[in-house]
Amino acid sequence: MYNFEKIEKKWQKYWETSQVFKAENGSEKPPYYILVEFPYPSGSGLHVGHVRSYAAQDAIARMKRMQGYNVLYPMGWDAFGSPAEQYAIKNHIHPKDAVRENIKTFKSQMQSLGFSFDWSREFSTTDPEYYKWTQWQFLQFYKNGMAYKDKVKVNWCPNCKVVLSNEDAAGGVCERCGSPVIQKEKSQWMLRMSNYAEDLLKGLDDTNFADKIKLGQINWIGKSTGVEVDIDIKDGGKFSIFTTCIETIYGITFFCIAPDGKLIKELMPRVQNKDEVNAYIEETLKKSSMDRTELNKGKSGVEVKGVKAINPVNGKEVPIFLGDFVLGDYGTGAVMAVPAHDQRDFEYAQAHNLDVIEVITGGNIKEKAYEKYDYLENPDSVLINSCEFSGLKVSDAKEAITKMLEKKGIARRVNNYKMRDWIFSRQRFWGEPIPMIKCEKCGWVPMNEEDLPLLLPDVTEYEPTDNGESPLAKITDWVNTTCPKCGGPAKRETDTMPNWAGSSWYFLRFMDPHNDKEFASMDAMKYWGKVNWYNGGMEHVARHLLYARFWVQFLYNIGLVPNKEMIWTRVSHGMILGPNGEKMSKSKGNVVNPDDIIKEFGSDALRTYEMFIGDYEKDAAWSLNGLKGCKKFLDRIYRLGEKLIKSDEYSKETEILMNQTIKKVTLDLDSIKYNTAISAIMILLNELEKLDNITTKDYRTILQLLNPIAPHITEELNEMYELGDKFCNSTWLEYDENKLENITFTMVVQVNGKVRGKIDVSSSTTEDEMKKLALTIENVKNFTNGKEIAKVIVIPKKLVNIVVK
RNA sequence: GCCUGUGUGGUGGAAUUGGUAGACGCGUUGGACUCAAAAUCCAAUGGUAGCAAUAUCGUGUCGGUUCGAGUCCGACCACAGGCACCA
Repeated sequence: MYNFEKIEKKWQKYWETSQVFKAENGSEKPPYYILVEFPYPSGSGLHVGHVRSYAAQDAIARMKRMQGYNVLYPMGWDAFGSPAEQYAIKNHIHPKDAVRENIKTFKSQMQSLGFSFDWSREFSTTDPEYYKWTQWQFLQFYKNGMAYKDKVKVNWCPNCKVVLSNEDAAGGVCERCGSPVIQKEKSQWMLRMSNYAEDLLKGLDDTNFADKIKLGQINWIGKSTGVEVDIDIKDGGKFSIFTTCIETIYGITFFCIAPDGKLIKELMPRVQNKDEVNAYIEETLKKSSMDRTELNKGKSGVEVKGVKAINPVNGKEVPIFLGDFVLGDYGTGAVMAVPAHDQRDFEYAQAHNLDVIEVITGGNIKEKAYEKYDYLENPDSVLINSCEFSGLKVSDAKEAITKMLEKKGIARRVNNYKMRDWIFSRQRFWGEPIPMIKCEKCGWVPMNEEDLPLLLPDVTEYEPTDNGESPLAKITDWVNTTCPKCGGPAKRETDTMPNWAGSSWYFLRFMDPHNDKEFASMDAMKYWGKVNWYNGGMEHVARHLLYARFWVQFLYNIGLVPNKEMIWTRVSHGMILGPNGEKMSKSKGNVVNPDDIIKEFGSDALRTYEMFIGDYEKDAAWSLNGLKGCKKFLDRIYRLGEKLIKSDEYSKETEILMNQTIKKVTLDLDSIKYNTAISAIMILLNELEKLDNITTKDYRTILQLLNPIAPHITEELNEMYELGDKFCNSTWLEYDENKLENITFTMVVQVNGKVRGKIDVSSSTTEDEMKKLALTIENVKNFTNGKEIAKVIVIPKKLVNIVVK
C-alpha cells in the first residue's frame, strides 16, 4: 500500500507550477494535436465515462511528448444549452452562475486525475471573448449568402416551447424532454448546409475516419442520383417528380403528391372532393415527418378527384393521390407510383384498388413488387410494355429513356440529398445571441462587426414566452436598438444559436485561444494543421461531426482556415456501463462517482483500470473487483523497488522481454489498444518479480512504460530511487531490433492439423531440422506410424504440420 | 425493412490478421504466513473421461474452402446501435 493521496497531489502540483504541458505555438518540434470532445459541464459532475476518454488521450499525449512532439492537448467547456437553462429556471439563478460553479467542479475533478491538459488554453463557449467569434462567424455566413431567414415547417416542442432541428427531433419526440413533436410554421434562421452536401461527401476522402464513421456521415447526407421529370396536368398546369427508377416510367398507374406541398394548394380550385382532401391535409400536419414515414403503417391517402396527370411517355391519363409518405420538402414533393416495381407503391395500390402494370420481367408481380434491388442484379431482366424500349436490358433502358426525355426537354438528371439546411434559430435564452437587427426600413441588417460581442443581458427570468419567443423578447431595453445602416429605430433578433454552434469550431480556437484580433490566426492554424486524434462518443459521430466539418469547409471557402478538413482521425470510445451492464443513470442507482474511487484507490488505479477494462471502442461494464486488481498491480510495481541493484543494463534474464515489451507498448498506445499495452506490462512485471534482484534500468524502464497510464506513481518511484530525469522531461524508450527474438521457440507439431506435440528448439533450427525433429516426438509417432506421410508443412519458427493418409 | 456492429470459459477480455484458442486480469478452490483476520506469497482452474501420460468435445447455429478456420466464403439465429414509405 502506497500513499497515493500524497503522491498524486504532489505531482499534480508540480505539473501545474512547472507548466510542462504547455504547448508552444510555432515551436520547432513537430506539432501533434490531440483533442477530446470538451464536456458539457453538467451539475452532476464528471462521469467515469469522461475519465475513460481523457485518460486514453492523456496516455497518447504523454507518450507523444516523450517522443519529441509539441503536443497540444487542450480542455474547455461547451456550456451553452438547455440543461443549464432548465436548471436556472428551476432554481432562479443565472445560468452563467450555475455554469461557473459546474466548471469549477469539473476542473478540479480533472486536475485530481492528473490529466496533462494545457490549462492555459482553457475557455468556455459561454465566454464573451469566445462567443464574440461565434457571432462573427455567423455574420460571415450571412454576408456570403449562407444564412437566410425563411418560413419553414419546423419541429415544435409544445413543452419546451422551442423549435428543434430535424436531428434533435428524431423519433418524433423532443430530444430534451421527450414530448411529442408537432409541426409548426415559423420564421427561422437557416444555414445553407445543403449547398455543401457534395463537398461534405468528397471531403471524407481527406480524412482518416473509420469506415463506420464515414458511413454515418454518408447516410446523413443521403445522396441519390436520379431524374426529374415534368408531368403535364390535364386541362393545364404541370408539376415535376423525382425518380431513381426512370426505367419503370411506363408502369406508372398513379402519382402521389405531398399533402403539405405547394402543388396541392395550386390544384385546390379544381379539386372536386375538397372536404376530403382538406381533412387529409389537416390530419397530416399533425404528424411529424417521422410518424409519416414510419413503416408498418396503413397506406393512408385520398384521391385528388377532378384532376388527372398525363404520363409523358405514352399520354395515358393517370389519377393523382395525396399520400403522407410523400414529404413536401424532399425532392419535388411528388412521386410517380409504379406498383409493379416498388413495394410501397404496390401496397398502396392494393389498398386503393389501383392498376399494376409490369414493365420489367423476372418477378412475380401478382404477389409482390419486383424491386430495383432485385432486377438490377438479374441480368435476364428486360423491359416489357414499354413501347420502343421493350426488350432492352434495365441499365440500357435507364439511359435510353433518360436521353429521350432530355431530348424532349422535359427531364433533367439531378442529385437529391436527404440532408437539409441547418435550422439555426433557438427560442432560448442560454445561447449565443444572433447578431442581426430588424429595421423597419432596411429589413434585416447585420450588426457591425466591431460592435461584437452582443452580450446576453443579465436578467432573472428565463422562461420562454408562451408563443415560443425567446425570453430575450421580453427585455425591451435589450431588444430596442437602432439600425446600423440608417440609424432608425430597430429591434434585435431574439433567437439564439443552437449549442452545436460553439462546438463547431472550438478546436480552431484552441490553436490560438487568446487572440482578440481573429478567431484564430492563420499562422497558428497552419502550424498545428489538422487535429491528429479526435476522440468522442459515438452519439456525436453523425451530427456534431457533420456540423463541424460544414463549418470548417465554409471558413475554408472564404479563406479563413488553411484546410478544408481540419480533423484527421476520429476515434470513438465505448461507454462505461454500470456494474449490472446497463447504462449508468441516477434512476437506476448504478452511477459510479470518480471522486469516491480516487479517494479510496487513487487516480492512477482508476486510470489504469479504465484503460484495462477492455477494447477501448467497445462498451464495458464497471467492476469493482477489476479495479481492485489494477490497484494490486500498482502496489506490486511499488514493491518491486525493494530489490534494486544499480546498473544501467537490463537484467540478462529479461533483456529480450524488455525489448519486446517496449515495442508492444509503443505500438499499442499508438493504435489505442490500451488494454493489451497494460497486459504486456503486467507480463513484464511477473517476470521481474521472479528475479532476486532487478537493475535500476529494468525498473526505470517498466516505470516509464507505465508512465503514460499511471503518471503519478511512476514519477514518484523514479524520483524516490533516483533513476533518472522526470518522465515528463524524458525521451521515450527505444528498443533494440536485434534483441527481440528469444534464443529458443516452442515448435508445435500437428498431425492433420491437430496438435500432437510441442518441443522447445533453438531459433536457428532450419526447416529441414524442424521436420526431422517433429517426427522424433513419441506422441507424434503414435499418429503417424503405419501411415503414409502425404505432405509436411513447415511454418518457420512456429509449427510443423504432418499430413498423413 | 435496410445499414452498421457484436456474439470466445464462472467473468472482463486476448489471439502476431489463416498457424498452439482462452494471453493478462477478476473470481473460485487448495496451500503457506498469522493466535486470528486483512494484506501478501505459492499452486490449480474450459467441459468430459483418466492417478497420469493423454484422448475427446469446444469460439452463436448449420454448411463450405483449406494441410490447418475464432479469423475466409455461404445461409441462418440472437443482441445492440443507426436510418427509414427518400421516390
